[in-house]
Amino acid sequence: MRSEYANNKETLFHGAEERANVSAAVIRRLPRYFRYLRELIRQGKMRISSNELAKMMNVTASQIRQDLNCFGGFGQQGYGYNVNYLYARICDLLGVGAGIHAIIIGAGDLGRALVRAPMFEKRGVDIVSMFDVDPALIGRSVGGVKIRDMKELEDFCAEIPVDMAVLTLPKEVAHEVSERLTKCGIRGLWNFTGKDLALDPAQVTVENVHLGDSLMILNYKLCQKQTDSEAL
Amino acid sequence: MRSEYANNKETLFHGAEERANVSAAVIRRLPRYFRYLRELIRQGKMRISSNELAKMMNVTASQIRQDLNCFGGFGQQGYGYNVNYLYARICDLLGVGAGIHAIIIGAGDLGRALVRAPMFEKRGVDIVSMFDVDPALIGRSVGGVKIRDMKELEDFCAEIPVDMAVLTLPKEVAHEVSERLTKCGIRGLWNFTGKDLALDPAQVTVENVHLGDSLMILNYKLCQKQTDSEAL
DNA sequence: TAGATTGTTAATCGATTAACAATC
DNA sequence: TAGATTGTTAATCGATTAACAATC
Repeated sequence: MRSEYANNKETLFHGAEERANVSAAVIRRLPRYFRYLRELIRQGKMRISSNELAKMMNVTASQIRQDLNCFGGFGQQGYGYNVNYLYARICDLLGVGAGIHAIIIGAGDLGRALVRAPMFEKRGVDIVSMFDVDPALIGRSVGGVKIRDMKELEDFCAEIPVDMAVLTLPKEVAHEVSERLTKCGIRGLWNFTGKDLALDPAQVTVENVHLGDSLMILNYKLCQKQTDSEAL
Repeated sequence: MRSEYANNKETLFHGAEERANVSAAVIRRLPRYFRYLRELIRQGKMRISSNELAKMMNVTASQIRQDLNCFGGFGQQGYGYNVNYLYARICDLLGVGAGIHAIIIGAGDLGRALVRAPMFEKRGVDIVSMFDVDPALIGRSVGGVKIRDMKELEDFCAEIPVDMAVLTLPKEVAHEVSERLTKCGIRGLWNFTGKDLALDPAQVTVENVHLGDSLMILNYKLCQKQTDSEAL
């Protein structure tokens, strides 16, 4: 019974299909594995057990083994995990080296800060252009990336395939622009506008960065602490 | 039995104590309620039921009632929730209007982008200063906030009480600086360095913003989609 | 072989949803 | 009063942890 199922899996679910129903909780943890493995490589460590990694990351060894096993057996019984191999597999999963093309919509403070950050390059994402509507910005270059007129968006995307758009524009125009981007065939939006975008998830994947929400959570905890200590 | 327990709660747990064991999942959702209620107020809506709000926010009415009830009965049976009242209570919880003082450590691209964003003001957080080590930046002002020398940090904090520090500095110095901030009595760190800080949670609350992790999650989903559609 | 450590199943824990009694 | 909708308990669901057999 079990081996039969396993065979089925072998035959029917391969490659990407294998990760069809990985929970969001697991996916959210992958980048953290990526970071810690990168650090282990920097330290020249060749091999690590789930127990050792668990201590470093402050999680349970069980969770690490469960998480990694969603994507196949990356370890070896009695030995542990080969750091380089595991890192390579996680890079594959996260699309590092997939040569993703991104554009930044909005060349304001945040857009300009992002384009100059080493974050994209470190993760194999290539910023191919920025766009804005401000004539004072159009034509300039920031961090080696040219700022183009929003009017040129459609033409640009027709020439160079763009996988992802980073939205750093006023929330008032966020929805309108994101529909335009979807029409250009862009399938991923990294949304800094603070507005929840209502788009068809089959057409486009949205990753929201709610900086304001994050700030408020810290606020909450601070106030909480304060009133707690006052009560003592 | 039940009323006895309720009475106990009335007497023993009051104010902040009442929220002692609210789960992280609930707390993370509070800022979203804040945003949607603000929007309802803007629209002039006076009253809302959990059902109506649930549809707007794309969650279950059950979850909304459970969440809000962690902090006390904000609604009225047969009526629903008074929008203004509920908004005011959530503002209280999130410390909007608590007059929190923040400083930004690092006046680089991101620090300067953040200080100019309306985000802090909208949430009642007051940026009282920025700090940097770069002589080219020290003494300048950005968004009406003065950039001071990091050497002045201790003196400054002794004069003006600072609740929160925003960390936009190189990860290499993140730990060292955060210990220095803790010694200055700062109890909240909003950490943009991408490094997990190992600090005593009893002394200081850390809210991490891992922008790189967020980018990778989007990457993952994009690659996933691509391989999925190729497989069809 | 013996020891170590994974892969995987089973048990536990917590969070979400459903149901309904309380009550406005 | 009848209708509506909360507050709250019970049921369900999913995620985490523990345990252990498989196996290197």
